[in-house]
Amino acid sequence: MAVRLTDVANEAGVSLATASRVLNGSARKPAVEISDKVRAAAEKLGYFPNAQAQALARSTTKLIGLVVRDIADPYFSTIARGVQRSLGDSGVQLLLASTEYDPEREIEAVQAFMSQRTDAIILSGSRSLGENGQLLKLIENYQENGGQVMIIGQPMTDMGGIQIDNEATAEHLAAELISAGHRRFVVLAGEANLLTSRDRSNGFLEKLKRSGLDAEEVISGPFSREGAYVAMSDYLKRQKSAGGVHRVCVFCVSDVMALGAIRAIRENRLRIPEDIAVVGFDDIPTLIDITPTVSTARLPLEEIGKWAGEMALNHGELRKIVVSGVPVLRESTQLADGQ
Amino acid sequence: MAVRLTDVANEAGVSLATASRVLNGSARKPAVEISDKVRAAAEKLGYFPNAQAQALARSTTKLIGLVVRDIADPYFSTIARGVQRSLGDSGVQLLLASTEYDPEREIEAVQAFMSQRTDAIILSGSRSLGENGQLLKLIENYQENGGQVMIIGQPMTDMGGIQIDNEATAEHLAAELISAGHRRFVVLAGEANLLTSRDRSNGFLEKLKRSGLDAEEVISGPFSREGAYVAMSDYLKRQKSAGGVHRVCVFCVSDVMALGAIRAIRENRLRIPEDIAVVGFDDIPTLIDITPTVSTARLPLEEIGKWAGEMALNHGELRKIVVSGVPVLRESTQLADGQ
DNA sequence: CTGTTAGCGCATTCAC
DNA sequence: GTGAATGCGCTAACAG
Repeated sequence: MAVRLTDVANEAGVSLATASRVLNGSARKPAVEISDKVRAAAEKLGYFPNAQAQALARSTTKLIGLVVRDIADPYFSTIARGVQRSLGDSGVQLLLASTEYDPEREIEAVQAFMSQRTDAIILSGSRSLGENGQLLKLIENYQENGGQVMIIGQPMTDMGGIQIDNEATAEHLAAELISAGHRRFVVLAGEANLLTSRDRSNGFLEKLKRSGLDAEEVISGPFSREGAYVAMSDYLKRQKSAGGVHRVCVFCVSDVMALGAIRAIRENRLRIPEDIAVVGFDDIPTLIDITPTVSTARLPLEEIGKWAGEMALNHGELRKIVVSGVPVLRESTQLADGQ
Repeated sequence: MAVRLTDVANEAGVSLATASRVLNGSARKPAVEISDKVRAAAEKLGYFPNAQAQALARSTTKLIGLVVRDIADPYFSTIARGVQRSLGDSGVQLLLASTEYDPEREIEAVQAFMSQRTDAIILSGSRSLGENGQLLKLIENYQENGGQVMIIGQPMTDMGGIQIDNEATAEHLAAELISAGHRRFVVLAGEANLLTSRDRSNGFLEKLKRSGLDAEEVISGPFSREGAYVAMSDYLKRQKSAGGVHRVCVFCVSDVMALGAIRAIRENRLRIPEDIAVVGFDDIPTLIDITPTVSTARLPLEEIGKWAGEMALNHGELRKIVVSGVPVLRESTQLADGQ
């Protein structure tokens, strides 16, 4: 249907091989005169190389796959932007898959990318890695066939990627809060079987313990805005019926959860930080518009995406980058008497 | 390198064709016994069909392309989520391109998708359509070769898509504000050469005029958070040096711009809505966490993405859907004396 | 129902 | 420097 290279070659009165060399680069350089003729023909006919045919012939697709949990979540969309930007004009195209928090779909996404013969797969926010042997086996298969895998967030031996030191960062965050004067903490810990979730709450709790403190409560629940909203609402209700809410600092293992918690707090007509302090984790761009400004641990999300993308491009050196977050205390954890 | 269908066929002791029929569906159904053997072989060898080879042989790629301006912008990421969801388990994969607000890159994106022989291209937030003949020519070429194009936002004859009735929606929004008691308006109009931008401000102004009102000021600038921030800051500075800020309602042609404006207002230590009222447009999900809650015109963004995706899947009937936004007045435009 | 064969569009050896 | 031929992995006629 579409214009083929053959058509261009005919139009220009040269061979297929020559046309190929002119249009799609090669070591051998055809004469300028011929090159011009070919290019003119391509232009005239409206030729666009068939990427699938090229991929088949070259056995490399210039395709990379990114799997996220939810592209509308600022955490993932910021990473996605970073990946996009890293691609620049490398000519590499990005295939996007959303798992919608479903391990099943995560596997399907990887399978689809394998079928597409993507040169690399960037896995962010994996849910099943580590628990699910199936995904791991899939990935091994992929790697054996020359595919590169970059994991964002999870520390995995044997693969490159951006490892986020959630535990140390959470500890650091706890330390800052303590030295800012906070003593009573509640932790919205997310899901215990999610590594990210677990590392963050563990790191935080660990630091508390080593400082002679103890969380008043550690509440598990879905690793989502809604989950945090429910958990927080529930917590407040319990507090109220137990005599009243006392001042605590609520650590949420993600900013998105912090937003859910904040909403619950607001609906209970409590003030932040006067009645309850809130801290998140990630520093998603969205925070910039929240009042009061929200304390968090800043992760260079866009950079992380960019690094992952660069690693995907550099078909060679698999590196492993370890990123630590930086505590950023803002209004949401400001103590009344503090400056 | 990877396992080929031939390998599977050999392993199972059947012909290539049979293996193909078993693994990748066909009208002809091989015997159950043979099917099982083939599937077992595929499983054992870790076979994944080569999508490029399939595409070449079938001359259909099961690929669709989505081009956005910035995937980290909630407007686009919400649409992207809708598109993703519409794909479900159709087996269609999504190729994503970000133009970064650059018409040049928009063209490159479409060209890349054409090379990938995507079955459809969804164009959202196009910048150059209508001004730039080059993109239009490209698209015609694509359509002639059987490609489907869905435009989101821009009203284009000859293509399917989701048309957003920006003008009527803006009029409606203005009407609501007027009947809520607002009389003095300032418009942050974005860029005059961006259709979306222009339609929204025109519709709004039109309604004011027909109500015997007139905007105090119409300020142009980049169609972005930053642009609105600068525009608003500048406006406030001028007001202050002219004797003081008087109460107005600021209409921003997008929520993202409204957020920028709000920031500028806050930095000037003015209160919303007491000193200045603010309205946006789109109802991006982000608004849910903003205080005060922000008035806007609600567009079903995720639905829009979903519809576009569905149209891309239904390789047949090109429809054109017209969507109108619904004014939603919230705290940011509440008048002191109002209820 | 199963196997053989001929392309799909292009890159790339290999001859010239 | 240029052209002819082979194969990338798979599907879809066509035979059997």
